[in-house]
Amino acid sequence: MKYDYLRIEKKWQDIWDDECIFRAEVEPDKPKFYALIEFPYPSGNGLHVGHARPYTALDILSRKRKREGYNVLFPMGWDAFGLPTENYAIANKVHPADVTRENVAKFKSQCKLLGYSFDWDREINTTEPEYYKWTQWIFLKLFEHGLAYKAKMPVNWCTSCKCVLANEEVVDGVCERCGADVERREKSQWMLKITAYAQKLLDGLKDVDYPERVKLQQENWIGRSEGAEVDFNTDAGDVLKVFTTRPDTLFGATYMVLSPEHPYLKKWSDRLNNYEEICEYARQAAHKSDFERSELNKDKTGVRLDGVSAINPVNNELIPIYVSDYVLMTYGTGAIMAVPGHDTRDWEFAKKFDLPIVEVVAGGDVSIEPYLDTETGTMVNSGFLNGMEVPEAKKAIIERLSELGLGTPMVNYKLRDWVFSRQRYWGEPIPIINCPKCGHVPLREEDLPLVLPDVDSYELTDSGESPLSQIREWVEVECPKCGGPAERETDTMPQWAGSSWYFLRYTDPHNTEELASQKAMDYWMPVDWYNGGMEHTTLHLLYSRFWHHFLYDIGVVSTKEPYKKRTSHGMILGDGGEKMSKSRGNVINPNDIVREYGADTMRLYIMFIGDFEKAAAWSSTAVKGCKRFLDRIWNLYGQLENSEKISKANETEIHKTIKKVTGDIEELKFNTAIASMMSLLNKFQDNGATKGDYSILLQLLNPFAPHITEELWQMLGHDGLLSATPWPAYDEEKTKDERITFAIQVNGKLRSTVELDADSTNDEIVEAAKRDEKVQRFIADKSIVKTIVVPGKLVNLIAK
RNA sequence: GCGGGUAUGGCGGAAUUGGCAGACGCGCCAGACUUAGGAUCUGGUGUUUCACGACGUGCAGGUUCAAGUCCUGUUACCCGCACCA
Repeated sequence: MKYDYLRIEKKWQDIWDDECIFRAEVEPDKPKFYALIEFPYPSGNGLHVGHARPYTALDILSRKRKREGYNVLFPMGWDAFGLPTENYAIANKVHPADVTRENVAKFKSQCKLLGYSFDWDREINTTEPEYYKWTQWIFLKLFEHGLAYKAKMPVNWCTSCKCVLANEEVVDGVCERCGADVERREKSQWMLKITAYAQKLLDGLKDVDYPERVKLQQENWIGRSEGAEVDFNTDAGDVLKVFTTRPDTLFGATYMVLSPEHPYLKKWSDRLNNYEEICEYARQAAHKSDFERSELNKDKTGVRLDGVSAINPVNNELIPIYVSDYVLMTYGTGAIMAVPGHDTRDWEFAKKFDLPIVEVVAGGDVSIEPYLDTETGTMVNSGFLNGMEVPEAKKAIIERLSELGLGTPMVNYKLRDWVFSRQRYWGEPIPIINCPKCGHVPLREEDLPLVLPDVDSYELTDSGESPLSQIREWVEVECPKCGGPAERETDTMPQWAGSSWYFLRYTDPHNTEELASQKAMDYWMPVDWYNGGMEHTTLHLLYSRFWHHFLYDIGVVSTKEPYKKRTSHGMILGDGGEKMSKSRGNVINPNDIVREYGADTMRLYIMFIGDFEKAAAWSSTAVKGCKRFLDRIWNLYGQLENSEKISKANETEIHKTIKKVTGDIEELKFNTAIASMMSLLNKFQDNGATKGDYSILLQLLNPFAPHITEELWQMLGHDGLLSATPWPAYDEEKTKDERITFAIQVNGKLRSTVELDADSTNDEIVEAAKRDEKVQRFIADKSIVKTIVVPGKLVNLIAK
């Protein structure tokens, strides 16, 4: 009989569906396993092989865990709000909801084609009101707790599209879509105060099992720095605060710099003799995009404030103040004390403006270049700090500043608040009413969901407002508080919103009363294993952790961290090792592979392609190797010995393979797991195999290639589904060979091998080694001064 | 500039963490079956040498009986962040 993969795969997919074998229910006395993949954005291109890699990996893990007796939750859904759908809708004059429906259907059928064991009863979609009701509810909670606020923010403004862009949409300083210049504009935006959770998000990393590189990337993104806030009095009679990580270098602070957006510039306008010049500089700085401001950093620019100076608190020296765009308003206090002797940027600036450069940590020659190796070192030119080591000086100066009331220890973070507004249609409406009298008034909970209204045109408005602002009958409402005329917020939420809590909804997706029941969340949460792409490490992963910490703080969820373990897969590249893209024409569609080789081959190859965590290039020829493997499995069926027993000849290899596959799946080493099953098949072909031998191989291969193995399992005459049989166990004793081939080295070089009983004594091994013909040639005229025996491995004879 | 990572045959990649480098697969070579083969099966395949052997994990040193693995230095490439005080 021929291996008719298309017939077989359809047959078993229908059976799994009919028998609902992957449906998950709360079973309190069974250990649970919640496996999560990042739900996809259902784009018009359909599922591509890049999706198949992580989905197949966790499908394998889930199927295995299920057979090990775990109660497995492996759900799937759609992160369906977002720009591409909206743009497609604009271009083709269709409703984004219709586009979404079509794309979801396509994605779903593709997932089914690949035989994934998703529990489809728990399918969710972020664009459905039943779902986004709860996204809005969480927003209201954040608002209620002061973590959502509206603020004027500089935003990225595309001069051609006339709309606000997210940071991610600005690539190399230009608009990702149209290539036009992007400039900064002040705009009122909804913000989420993720900075309030900076320390918690940092601390939480200690309790989770994430790859080190993911933790490091999150730590760097949060960017905690310890230092001090120092007050500089000015001759204008007020106090200029700065943040510094190096208060010990205060004696070297020979000038100060304000960011062009610093409020003191305006405050001091009367005293500044060159206020016009300063304003002009600030205007130019504002016109520069972030990109320009950082790219064109070779040349430091700035203007001295003529009319105000600061007083260095440790030596009471009068020092000049400058404005320069190398100081950012968004970090620290927007003002710095400049220590040109020990900071590259300050040094460059001081050189250009001919400012004094003072060495305060001994070591370099600050007239030639800044001396930066100052984590340790001795203080000089620093008054009472002279002679102290750096760490000691840090303590001493903070103490002194505290006594003077001019400074306190301070921690700063690079993390900034989350810009939560989008002036777009296809997103969750923000459930706020703007009342001229009462300000921002939240919708009442019972008025949720605030349903996205239909609109005639999704085109953006000239003013950069959301298309929602065009629907006056939707916008104009009564204020829930005072009953007066008010307007709805017309901004929508970013795509990150729906994905920040979706894993909670999976635990109880049809609940109409709560985002999920306490019982369901208590049982299923936290997610045991979350796999996703490295590109989501700093945004999605951080955002969702933030929401979860918040939900924990208000008592909605019972764990601080949402994900116990996180792993990341590498990208799938095109045949030549380049990124797959339509323009290169190297995109592989999984449907084509399924049609030509079958889903089992597709699954097997995508796992065999290489190290799961690293990028891998697709190879059209290598796919065939996996098909060949399945063909050979299929063909072996006709040559089996009719015995249910495990054959003696294969027993050791079988136990070794069970051990290898069992362990490798848990470590995501799918490529070597498959290699070991290929080896076992080779063994079977050499030695012959019984039905018992063969059954074990089918059981191991089942999570990887679930369809063909079910079919062969049935052909063998077994009752019931293979997918429901227990995972095979191995006997450690039986993984050990009775005979072992020992390597024999002379002076560390391999000269021969000898096969001996595994329980041979060291003496016996050494004797056998010395007797070996080839070895004799190398030791004949020498005496052996030392022998080293590595049990079960090798002998090394040291001869002189 | 800062942070992280990678480097092994013609190719994708293995190597129980210091113990036979190149598992497994692709490709290639030879043979078998065949009217035919881009199907299948069998054998071979790191380089070099007629052979014994010698050499071989980006490069240069070192530690060790023994190094792809540990240490020091160095180069190239990839990813993330980037004037963060």
